[in-house]
Amino acid sequence: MQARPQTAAALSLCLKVAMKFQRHNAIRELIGHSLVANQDELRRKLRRRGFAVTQATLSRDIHEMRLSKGPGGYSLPNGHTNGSAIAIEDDAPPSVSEMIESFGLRVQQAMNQVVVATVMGGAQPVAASLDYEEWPEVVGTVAGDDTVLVICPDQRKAAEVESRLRTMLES
Amino acid sequence: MQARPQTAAALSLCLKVAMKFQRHNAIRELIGHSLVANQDELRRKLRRRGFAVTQATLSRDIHEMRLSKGPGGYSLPNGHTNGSAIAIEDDAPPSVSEMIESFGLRVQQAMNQVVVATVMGGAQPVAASLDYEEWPEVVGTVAGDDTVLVICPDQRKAAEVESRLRTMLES
DNA sequence: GTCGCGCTTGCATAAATATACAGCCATCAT
DNA sequence: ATGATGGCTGTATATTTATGCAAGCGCGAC
Repeated sequence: MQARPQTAAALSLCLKVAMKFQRHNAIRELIGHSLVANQDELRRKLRRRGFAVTQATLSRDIHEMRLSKGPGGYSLPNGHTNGSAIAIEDDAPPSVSEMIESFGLRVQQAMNQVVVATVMGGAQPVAASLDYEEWPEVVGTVAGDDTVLVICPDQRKAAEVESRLRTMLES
Repeated sequence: MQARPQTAAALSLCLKVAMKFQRHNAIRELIGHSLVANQDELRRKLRRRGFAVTQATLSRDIHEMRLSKGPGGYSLPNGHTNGSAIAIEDDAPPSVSEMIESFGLRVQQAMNQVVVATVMGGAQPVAASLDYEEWPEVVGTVAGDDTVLVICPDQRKAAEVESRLRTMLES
């Protein structure tokens, strides 16, 4: 018996943010593994997975995730057809380690910043996981499509973060 | 004085087929070289080139040509995106110089960072070209819609990058 | 010569998508 | 405690896109 979809209106903001993050992951999974012809179809498929939102929310998601619509339905940025479903399956916010293992390519420190190169479309999940874990050495993150900029208070802390992230890359 | 656009209704079928073929070529040209946000904008741009058709016809053209619509407007099949049509024709990835000439507006250094202001939608192609060329002075880039943040290892290298990009802007 | 078929296109409208407005909640500054 | 701010979302509607229907034309079969 499936879990009852919990509407977004019933949640606090903190849970809403987490819900949105999970929903985006579910969207990547759906779009990467099946044909999604329109927003209503996406809405129905998400509802089966426990995400009950309206077409308006999905329109905003699609815009924020920079998805495209073409002859094959919706697709990930730059035709990326294999989004990662790893975080989705855990039914929990993804850890930095998992995101780095899934999407990370290269880590490099520059002054008080750490630049994380990811696969296309992987920057957002990596940045979100860093935001979620709230490392004291991280002031904030900025994510593009395939690059995350991690801002640290000073160079020493940036070196710590770089070392930690590099260790995750190599595991 | 521009040639008066000849409506499709006034043509014989033989000419109609030829017109359609030419119009498809014009659409590829427009989509490959400029941002086309919606079908009405495409209709107006085609009209300036002598092709007077309605939105309904363009919708069919788009479907038949298997075009996609994404954050950067319409694009050609296989993720051929705006701003990179030049590279497609050259059969080579776009150079930073070409992208800066096409989309760059202003360059400014800040510590170990260089901020590049671009036209709307131009940040992604500029960032992608920088990623592709792998300048040793560039640790990474993060692109918004009209701004690219270029991260350098230190201030001296950022000054070098700023100088180089500024020279490209001025050519 | 007539008829049927296929193609292209416009008109009008259905369907799909984007967005203005407002509500709710958490956070922050005062 | 209060007000401002920001994020998320739904509702209703504006905007954009897709399509049913029909017109016009060329071509081939009869």
